[in-house]
Amino acid sequence: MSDDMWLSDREQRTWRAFLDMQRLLFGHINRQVQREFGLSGADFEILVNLSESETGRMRAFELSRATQWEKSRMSHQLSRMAARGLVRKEATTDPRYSDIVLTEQGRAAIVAAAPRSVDVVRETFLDPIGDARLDLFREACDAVSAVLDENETDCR
Amino acid sequence: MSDDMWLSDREQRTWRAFLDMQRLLFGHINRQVQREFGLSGADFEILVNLSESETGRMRAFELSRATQWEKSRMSHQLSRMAARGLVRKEATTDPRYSDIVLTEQGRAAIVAAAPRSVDVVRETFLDPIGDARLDLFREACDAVSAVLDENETDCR
DNA sequence: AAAGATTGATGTGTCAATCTTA
DNA sequence: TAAGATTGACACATCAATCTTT
Repeated sequence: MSDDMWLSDREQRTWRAFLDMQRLLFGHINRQVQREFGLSGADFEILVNLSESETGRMRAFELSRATQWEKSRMSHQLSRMAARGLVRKEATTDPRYSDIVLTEQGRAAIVAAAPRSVDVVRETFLDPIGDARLDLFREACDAVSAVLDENETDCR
Repeated sequence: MSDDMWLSDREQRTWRAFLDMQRLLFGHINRQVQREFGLSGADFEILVNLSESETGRMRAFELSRATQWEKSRMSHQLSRMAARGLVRKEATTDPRYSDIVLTEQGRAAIVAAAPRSVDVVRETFLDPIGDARLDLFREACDAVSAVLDENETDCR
């Protein structure tokens, strides 16, 4: 492969730094929460959303909107979680929609796991980035997302 | 859930911005390379490493070291790629090790996909971050990785 | 036709167990 | 025992196809 097919040194270093960080960070967080609380990142995200709603009850498509997940991914995930007793599916008056209800077991799991998860995010992500870099880092992330959002809406 | 279990607004915004960026970016890149060249991100990473070696031939554990993947993940991935003709496994004089060889088809795939992939990384990641933020962004990533590296070595 | 949801197939990633050879 | 590698089981993610109701 000729060299000009690739990124410059500075570009390359930034891209690699981001990829490595990404891999280490999510590896660490997922391992931590899985080992200590038996929850995957996907479980965690669903439980957080449900626990933040007043009633502990949301429609599946509300969860899809909140998480930005595809509907099939949501369906599979909720089936697995229901099988494990973390959530319960309930029929509603409108047969098109299903209600997803946080079970006592699900609530207990998220209450147990949340404080530790917050600590991990602080210790391994927010603190290392540091106060001085925090806003600029966020702005960089937002700039990337903005380009991709534009791109997505173009495709539709 | 009481509020003090969670992050502050500023922390929360940064963490969410990072998560959203992450999801959009890899979703976009993977879709792009998959659709245009039939390669997953995992395929791509293996092919890049092999194509960068002089001989187009590496031992599996060298690939594991280069990518930082677990050996079982590497084994599964290489089996799938071998089944698709992108790489070939060859026995060596030392029966403990296996050689992974880039096939002509594998080389053709990475040569075809690389330029476009570089463009996508530039357009959707490096350019939006921008020259002024690039070094600081990289330093932030490195700072996060440093904490996690320390943490990992502590565990061993 | 469109929206909400499910399913099956396939590819991906992790863990634990196993095998072989040094 | 330890390193390199494989395997099987399971969870996760995506795509295409399907179903029901509006």
